[in-house]
Amino acid sequence: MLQVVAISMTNHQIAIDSLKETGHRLTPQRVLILEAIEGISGHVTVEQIHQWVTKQNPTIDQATVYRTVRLLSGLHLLNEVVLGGVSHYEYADPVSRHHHMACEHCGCAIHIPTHYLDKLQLQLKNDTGFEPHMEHFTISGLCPDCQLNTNHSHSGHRHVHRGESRSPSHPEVQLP
Amino acid sequence: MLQVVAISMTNHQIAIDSLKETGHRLTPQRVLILEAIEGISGHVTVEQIHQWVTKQNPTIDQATVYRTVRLLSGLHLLNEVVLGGVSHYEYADPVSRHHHMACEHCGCAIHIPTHYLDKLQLQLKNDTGFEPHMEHFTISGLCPDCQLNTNHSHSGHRHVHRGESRSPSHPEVQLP
DNA sequence: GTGCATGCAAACAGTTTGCACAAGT
DNA sequence: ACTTGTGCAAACTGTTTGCATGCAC
Repeated sequence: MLQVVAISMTNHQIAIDSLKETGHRLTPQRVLILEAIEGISGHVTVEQIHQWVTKQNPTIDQATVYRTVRLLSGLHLLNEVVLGGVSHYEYADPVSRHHHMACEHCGCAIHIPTHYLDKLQLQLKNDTGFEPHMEHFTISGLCPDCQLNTNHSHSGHRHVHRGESRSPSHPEVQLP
Repeated sequence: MLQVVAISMTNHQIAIDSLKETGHRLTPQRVLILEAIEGISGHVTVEQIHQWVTKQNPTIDQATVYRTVRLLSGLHLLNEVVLGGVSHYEYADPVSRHHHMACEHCGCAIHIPTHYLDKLQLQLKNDTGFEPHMEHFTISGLCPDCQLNTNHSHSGHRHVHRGESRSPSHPEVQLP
């Protein structure tokens, strides 16, 4: 009788298998990029990935990273989350699905459990016929800290501008 | 006794008043831009606004449009809605508040009444302390038409690429 | 060996900005 | 007059692409 063993595989190992299964080539660049996305916690930008992989192999080009994350998103191995105009990527691990709420001011983001949006998703689908893709879904707002710091000087809504790319003060908080 | 008369003002008239009240100058360019945003229905891009105003005054620069929509957003006279990576603007008329759901494939967008998100907004605020800004809020997905046309060739999620800027087949549908 | 993947550089779109001049108050 | 707003052009960021070479299969 066959024994099914639950082996805990890392996300990048799963992704490597998927790549091969779908007939794509397993290059050292791709492996490094996959490891980078796992190594850096949270949702990462192409630039962050590039900096990480560059430490291992300084010749890897940013274009390769762009092409790779695009490929991986297409294979549903990564989710793309756009925060403040820049694409961020994270493993599309189905067991840890969540949504995002990002602070417009400091750029920090928290995870929101899927159940918060389940009814909404169903409602929208029923009422509109639209098929909402909640994976690519981010609510913007102000985090508690920034609410205090910006209540007065509130001149305009688009706080996270191009290139500001601020490092969040409390990057990843988990909800109950 | 004073009589309060409800005069129906157009959005751009209101905006003109707000500009003066906040000490900004009323230039012909700004007036034209305000009229354009009202003249073109739905959420409009800077390029659309520029094309419109150019017909009245061919010397108006795109930079002026950018500066103006930024100013107006800052004064909460416009809402900024980012669809497929490009900023769209619409009057922040409080009586017609709504949210958006945009099709990733064809770029069309429908309006979603605010009540769909009221409970979610409250819930999130209570549970996380985040102050969600639902005005800047768009759910992406697939419209009914594109669900039929893309069920098979579903290779990747980011369908609306830079520069594609497709014209929606059914741009603005109103929900019950 | 064949064809996909990479590195490099150049292009691209959307957006922002520095500066001299124009124009609203 | 004083200052803000404009037009123009140039810069900038994130991203895509064409092409010759390199490497996984």
